[in-house]
This record gives sequence, structure tokens and C-alpha cells, in this order.
Amino acid sequence: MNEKYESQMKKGVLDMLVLSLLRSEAKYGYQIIQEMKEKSDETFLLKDGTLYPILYRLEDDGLVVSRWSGAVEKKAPRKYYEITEAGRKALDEIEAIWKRISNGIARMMGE
Amino acid sequence: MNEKYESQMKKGVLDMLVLSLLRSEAKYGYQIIQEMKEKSDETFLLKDGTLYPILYRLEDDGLVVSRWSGAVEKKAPRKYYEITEAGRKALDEIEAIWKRISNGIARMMGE
DNA sequence: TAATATACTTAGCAATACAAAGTACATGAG
DNA sequence: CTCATGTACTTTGTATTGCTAAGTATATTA
Repeated sequence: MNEKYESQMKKGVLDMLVLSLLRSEAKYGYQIIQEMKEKSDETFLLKDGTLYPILYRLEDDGLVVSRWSGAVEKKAPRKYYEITEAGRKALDEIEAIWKRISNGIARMMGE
Repeated sequence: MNEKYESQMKKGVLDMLVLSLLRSEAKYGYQIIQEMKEKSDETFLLKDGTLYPILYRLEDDGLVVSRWSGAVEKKAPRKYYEITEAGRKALDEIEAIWKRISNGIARMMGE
């Protein structure tokens, strides 16, 4: 019955987590899903149908840019997503919001 | 531009915060809004149009019960919300989910 | 040859924060 | 006495977003 709370609590933070994964270097979709799983210790197990709409949204907002790659090799082509300057700036702001909110919650829940 | 993240990040946690305020004693709507504001240090400024649907939802789910009071005094009648046993149980579970998710985020963002 | 992993796309649903408008009563200022 | 303000609850509608599901396509491996 309480699984729904888990989904709701993730709202808003997935964009932040995706941007933070792109902070160090450009990555492609599948790679983002894998790193999200590992680095969050299995807490964030994204389906591709969840991730790609996030990436498109970030791209529409100018926070990331994408480019196809891998056309040369025999590999299936991959679309790499790279964070923009606006993306880094937004990430800093979103992180600040997150800290404020999680601190507010911590205060309310006791310690 | 980033205010929308703030709204989204609150999704799911408001139910938890309301239940936690009711843990100690039954309260009425306006009182919940005021305490939420104070205890969160102005982070959670709920409008009444936001709170009441939450309370109705919690009541539908059997996590709180309400009763009118104040009919005797000259004051406008107030509706008191009281947490149920099921509500306490749910709150414990929701808190556990919150801790897992916020820890996962902390790991990903690098504490 | 079939199954699995990789890789991206799209459509539709459910949940919820929020704004906005409405009802109603009490109180204090002018 | 009137009007604004604060208290108190209700209802409707909108926007956003996580998630499921289905689809397309290629490469690798048993």
C-alpha cells in the first residue's frame, strides 16, 4: 500500500540525480541507468521508459545537449547526453532546494 | 524556473509530515498549517487548499479519523483529525521509505 | 535459432501540489 | 455600523511526473 509514497518521493529528484551523473562526463541512457543503480545502492532502479522522458525534458529546457555517436564502430549507435553550462547552474540551484527541503523534513521528523 | 522542483520534491512527504504532527495529539486544519510552518522553519508553507485534500485522503485510507468539535462554545466549529493505529503503522513505514530514499540521494550527491 | 543484453521511442495512466474560488463566522478598526 | 482581516472548511481544475507497457532495432551468446 505504501509503494506509492516511494514513487511520489522520487518526483523532482530524478532530474537532479541525472544531472549530477552527467556532471563529470557525457553519458548515454543505458549507462545512466546502470550508474544510478550502482551509486544509489539499488535504491534508484530506473526503467528506460522513465529515464528517456527525463532526458528529453532536460534537453528541452537546455540543461543537456545530445549527440549521436558510435556510427563508425559496429556497435549500435548511442546517444550521448552532455550537461550544459545552464545545466550546471540549474543543478546547483536544485541541489540547494533539495538541501533546504530535506533539512526542513529532518527538523520536523525530529533530529 | 526552478520553483517547480520544489513542488515536486514535496510530493509524498506532505502526508508523512501531517501524520507526524498528529502523532502527539489530535489537531485541526488551521493548526496543522501553523505548526507545519513553525516547525519546518518556514520551509513548508501549506495553503488550506493543499492541506485539506491531504486530510481527506488520509481519512479515506483510514490513517486518520475526524470529529467536529466546538459546537458548544461560540467559536466556529473545528474539525479535529486524530491519527489511528493504522496511521501510526503507516507512518513508521513511510518514514522508513523516506530514510532509504534520502540516504540513496545523499550517497549519489556525495553527502 | 532463440534468448539475452543493449539502446532508444512513444502513449497513456495515476498521483498530487497548487491556485483559485466559494461558504461562513468572529473580531477589531474606522 | 460597516468593512477588512483572520479563522476554518470545501471543492474544482491544472500541470507535472514516475511508471507501465508496448514497440523498434542491433549485437552477442548458448
